[in-house]
Amino acid sequence: MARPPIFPLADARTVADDGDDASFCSTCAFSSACLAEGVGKRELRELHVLVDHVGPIAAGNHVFRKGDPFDAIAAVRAGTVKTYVNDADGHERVLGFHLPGEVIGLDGIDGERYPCNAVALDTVMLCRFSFQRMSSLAARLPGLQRHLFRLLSRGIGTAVQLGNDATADQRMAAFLLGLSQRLATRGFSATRFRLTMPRTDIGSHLRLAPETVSRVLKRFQDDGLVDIDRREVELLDVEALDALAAPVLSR
Amino acid sequence: MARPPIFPLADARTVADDGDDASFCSTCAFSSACLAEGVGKRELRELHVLVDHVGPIAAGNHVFRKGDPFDAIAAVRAGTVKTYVNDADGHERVLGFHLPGEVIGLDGIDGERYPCNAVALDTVMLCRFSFQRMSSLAARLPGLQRHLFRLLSRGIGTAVQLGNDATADQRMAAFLLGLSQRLATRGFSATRFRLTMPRTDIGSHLRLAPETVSRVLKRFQDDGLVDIDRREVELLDVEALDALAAPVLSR
DNA sequence: CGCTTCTTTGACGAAATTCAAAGCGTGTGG
DNA sequence: CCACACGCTTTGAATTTCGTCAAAGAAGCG
Repeated sequence: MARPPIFPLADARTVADDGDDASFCSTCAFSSACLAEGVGKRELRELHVLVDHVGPIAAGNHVFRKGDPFDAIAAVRAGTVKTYVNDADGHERVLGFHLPGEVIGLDGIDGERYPCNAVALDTVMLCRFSFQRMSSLAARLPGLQRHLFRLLSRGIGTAVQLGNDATADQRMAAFLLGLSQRLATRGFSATRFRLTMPRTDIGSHLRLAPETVSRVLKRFQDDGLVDIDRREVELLDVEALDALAAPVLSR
Repeated sequence: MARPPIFPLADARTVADDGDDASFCSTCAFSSACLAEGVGKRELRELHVLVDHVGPIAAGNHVFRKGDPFDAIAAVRAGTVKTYVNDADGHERVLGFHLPGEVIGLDGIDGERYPCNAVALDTVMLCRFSFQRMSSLAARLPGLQRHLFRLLSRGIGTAVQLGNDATADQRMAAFLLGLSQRLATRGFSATRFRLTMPRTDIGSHLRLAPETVSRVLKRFQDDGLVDIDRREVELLDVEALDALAAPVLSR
């Protein structure tokens, strides 16, 4: 499990980009999002030539590790990436689960090193962007610059969300709904999905013991809010979950 | 207490910038930081002409409110700004205390509205930057763009910090040390300083009841870690505090 | 000086962690 | 194909930390 990370491409299996099919990277989230920001299709091609398509990365392999020199950000194309840190006692703290369309590595810009570890939870495909080259391009493409500012700003918002005080039930409800919504945005079912991470990771992410995760999910099940079999989830009563999660979201 | 916010300058007492003294805004954190990023002095002047010097803002007045249209970020020049949100139950949650040299408003870029409230805890002076104009400038000044990316990235990092799991003692130690370090960076004493916020706010920030804040501080005092009189703090045993705070910081 | 706001203190209670142990699935090797 | 081992999950009981409630004390302010 101490294999080297995939970044910085020293040992990566990289799929070269054809560069001539703009829709090829549509799941990168950059293409569509940048179009929405007013980046023209011609300019979009400029962005695509600086993309490395990375993967597949098997579950358990690291994309990057805390302390690695920062040189790129990446959009998840398929699979789930978990970011985490270890505190001084060695306890793992999960910062986030990153689904297709989401971007990882932004927090590494400041310190020029990645401040956390990123590991694949299942088979992962990535689009890797040299940050230096993307910055240069952003200076010429206002839409791209705007998109990057937005992504970073959003990153603050999502990080802030995690700091909330709330009961175990409320945090869990918010977690399930958050997953649901993010999956729905990417075209997956909003009500049936698979938890790609173990209970331990969910707990670490929500500041709960894994036992508590198990108990809360059981109670949700008993109360008819969800149907859970192992890692398969079906949301049965979104209304009730919403009501539970309400205090987590700011007014 | 329902007075209108200072932004967007509708009602603000704004001090016009002379524009001809680059050192005038040295405490904005932008000047020195941007110089470090390779922005030349001539270019720096371009940045200064788009600065509004705002203030003084009296304690209790809002700089902006959640939902206000986002159009500017601001660097604190003097005083302390508290950012906070109210959850669905009306409970206040303090996101941060912003000291001189620190920047507020970055989290508003994404949604085009400020996602939180910002209020002065004491007499506050600000440098206000039109974000639109700063973005345009950033396209021409790579150093400025880099600085903005860094600021945003750092914002993610500090927000992530708050999500930590830790005991009340550990969080409080980390909070005191964090304040100490940030004040020291700005030239203030690292060991003696004033808490500009009530216990309630500290608690809300650290996810603790104000009573717990009081008890923890008392214990720190009894154990000789700090000397606290009302809101005046002296750190007596930084080593011990560091040891306490260790699990909060990622390894 | 009297009000308000903030802070401290104590007693109690609740939510979640910890500890311990038993199920359950999956994959592997005999 | 089955048995076994390993990791993950569930469950129960005891413990602990912190929040809640109540009230008194202190400081600042008009």
